[in-house]
Amino acid sequence: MTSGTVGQVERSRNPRGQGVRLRDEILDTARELLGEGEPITLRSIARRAGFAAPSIYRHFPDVDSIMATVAEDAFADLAATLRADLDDLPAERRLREIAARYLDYAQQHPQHYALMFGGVWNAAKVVDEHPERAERLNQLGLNALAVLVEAIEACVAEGVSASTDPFRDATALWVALHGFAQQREAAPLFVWPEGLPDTLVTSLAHLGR
Amino acid sequence: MTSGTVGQVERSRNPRGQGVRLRDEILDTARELLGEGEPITLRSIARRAGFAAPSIYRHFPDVDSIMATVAEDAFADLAATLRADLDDLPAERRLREIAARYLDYAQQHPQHYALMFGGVWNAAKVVDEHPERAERLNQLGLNALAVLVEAIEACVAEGVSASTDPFRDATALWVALHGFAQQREAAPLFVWPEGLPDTLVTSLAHLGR
DNA sequence: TGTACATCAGTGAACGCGCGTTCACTGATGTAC
DNA sequence: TGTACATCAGTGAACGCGCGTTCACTGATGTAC
Repeated sequence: MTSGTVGQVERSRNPRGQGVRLRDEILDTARELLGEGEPITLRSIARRAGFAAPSIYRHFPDVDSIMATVAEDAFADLAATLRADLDDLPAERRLREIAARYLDYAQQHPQHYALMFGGVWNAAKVVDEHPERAERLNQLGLNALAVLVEAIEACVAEGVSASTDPFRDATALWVALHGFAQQREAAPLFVWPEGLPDTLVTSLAHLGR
Repeated sequence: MTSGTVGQVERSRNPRGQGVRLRDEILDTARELLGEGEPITLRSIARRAGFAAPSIYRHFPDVDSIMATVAEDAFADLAATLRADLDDLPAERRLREIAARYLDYAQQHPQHYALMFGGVWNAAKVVDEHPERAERLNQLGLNALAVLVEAIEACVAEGVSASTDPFRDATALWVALHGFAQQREAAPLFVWPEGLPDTLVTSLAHLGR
């Protein structure tokens, strides 16, 4: 320790050809600050990671493009979490497990969740200013939604769901789960009826009584 | 016009005893900026309304307390909109009308909607730092939710709903409507299945097929 | 093998900006005598 | 009725802060000859 500065880190320059390392460090630091609920600015990232603020420009044009990358990675994370180790379960349990994991993810990583699902940017502005970025995020969202669609299809195939339109029902279930996740965070004083998520799954995926 | 400054307004001082007028002007201006999606700061409010920034301190301790007041008024607005002129309708149509109005409100006033439903503040921080404010907002939310509860109860009374727990079902319907409203705004590229809101109402309020 | 040079990764100082906040103040208007 | 005074509503200048952004730079390391 050569200084008492808090939250600052000693670094040495990356060797030649390894300049991309700083890029990863920037992303990791952004994720870290996001997870702590700290403000994410060009300077706060540089401060936390222990390099000079202008260095960021070698790798990203602005903070939003850093956050977009973090959001894209988070979508991949979420989709992987939802898909992992489900193959052995019967369709209905699989669907309920996916819903539970979705809500868990939102609860465990509220800031990442908010970043993915619109609690951070003005979506219309992203569509205007970075259409390819907006399209990529939309695709990633669809990819996560597909997990629900497949699970409902499997329920239909196993005869436990009366769904006639799995995409529509998956969408309905998704907005409902999202609404619950978001309001559980935003309305902490509200007393939730027990088992609400299961009610949502049962009703919206048309599972038998 | 004595100056070419844009967005600035000529004012004369309020007469004695009418100091509260500035309070209303502050709130109106905050609502106006919010509706335009403009940043709301102490200075932006003062600039738009044409008075000196420090004048705000006579009426509000900080910007958050202004926004809290705006949010409380918006809740009252929303509840009134949901309740207006419903008495003649049969219960099921009334419920669907309420859902439609809720979604309309969210679409017409996205920033006000976001302010009410957690897209602006850190809720946990409000609970910590202004518990009475958090409690008031929670009550206002419950008051709006009550409209849905009553509508579902009426459906049960008229025999068109199989709900056995109107509060739980109203809550489920509310989170679903909220999720849809929020994602319609946040995911503008997503192509929504037609008639999704009606699906949500039918399934979650247990209306007959 | 030695040396000049190019490249690469990152720095440090400086800038202007809008912000919240403080302070002593101004000047119109109502009130007491 | 006239005048001194208190009060009230609001101001103007100034402050420090963190921010994004620019600029010319440094100094280690690989490469050509």
